Amino acid sequence: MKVSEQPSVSVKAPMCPSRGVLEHVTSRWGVLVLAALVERPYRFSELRREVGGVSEKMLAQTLQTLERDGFLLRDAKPVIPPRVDYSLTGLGREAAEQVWALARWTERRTADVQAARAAYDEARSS
Amino acid sequence: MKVSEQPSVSVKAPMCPSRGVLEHVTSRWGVLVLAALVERPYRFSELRREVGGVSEKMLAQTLQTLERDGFLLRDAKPVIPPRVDYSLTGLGREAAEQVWALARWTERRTADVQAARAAYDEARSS
DNA sequence: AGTGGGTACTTACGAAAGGTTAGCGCTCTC
DNA sequence: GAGAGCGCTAACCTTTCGTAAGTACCCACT
Repeated sequence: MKVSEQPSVSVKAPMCPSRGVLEHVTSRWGVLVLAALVERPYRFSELRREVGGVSEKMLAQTLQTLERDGFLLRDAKPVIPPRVDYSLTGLGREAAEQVWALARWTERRTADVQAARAAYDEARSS
Repeated sequence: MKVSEQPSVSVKAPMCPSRGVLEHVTSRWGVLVLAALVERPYRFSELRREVGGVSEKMLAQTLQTLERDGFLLRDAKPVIPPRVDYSLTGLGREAAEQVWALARWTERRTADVQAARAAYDEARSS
């Protein structure tokens, strides 16, 4: 069999580095941070207000992970009070636009999912 | 302000049900299960072999969640040995194709991410 | 002068999620 | 008749996550 048929990097393999990358992109807060930054750059506290429910700890952790992976740029300005801007890189924008589309799809289809859940639960209780 | 401008269902709101739906779709194993089922229906054990590294417990849990959300159909045939087929619904296919695209994108870009990590780590150590 | 608020984080601890191992009832193969 | 395969389920333990507080600095208000 040809090697070119199967990609050497596959998300299906447990030890493949692509698995970890996908987990960062699809992480609980990673998705929402990326989706928010599609619109425009944000400051730390702005982002915290925009992404409802995220703690400062988890936001900082998520931003560090995504920055390290090359998805976003951190621009810390040496002013008082501190000001740090976060924006997408080219790589980050490619990922962000996909998760943003997924988030929008989810919003549109949430009612259908809720109906499916109600049907599922009723079929079990009766 | 008009209600129609902002969707009543937004992933940005902490208590919105769409948040939960998105978390199911983007969950660690949910992504991989959906991506696998894009190709064709799978049996339980087939899926377990296809999605490398998933435990039986987590696979069963993930499948139940996705079934309840209306993303996939569970077809348990009353034969010995037990045979259970899982396939995508229409709703599930819409979601699955998006996460599949994201998974493929990740595989293609993993090398870039690894390069970014190396650059990030070096900038810190030196 | 002192109090409260805003900035971007970090640290410590309890709670929740996730993972590992084992078992179950049944059948077909060796 | 011993072992493997099937699709789960229950107990247990570890890793992750969220919550609350602390840090250091400055401005506005009282």
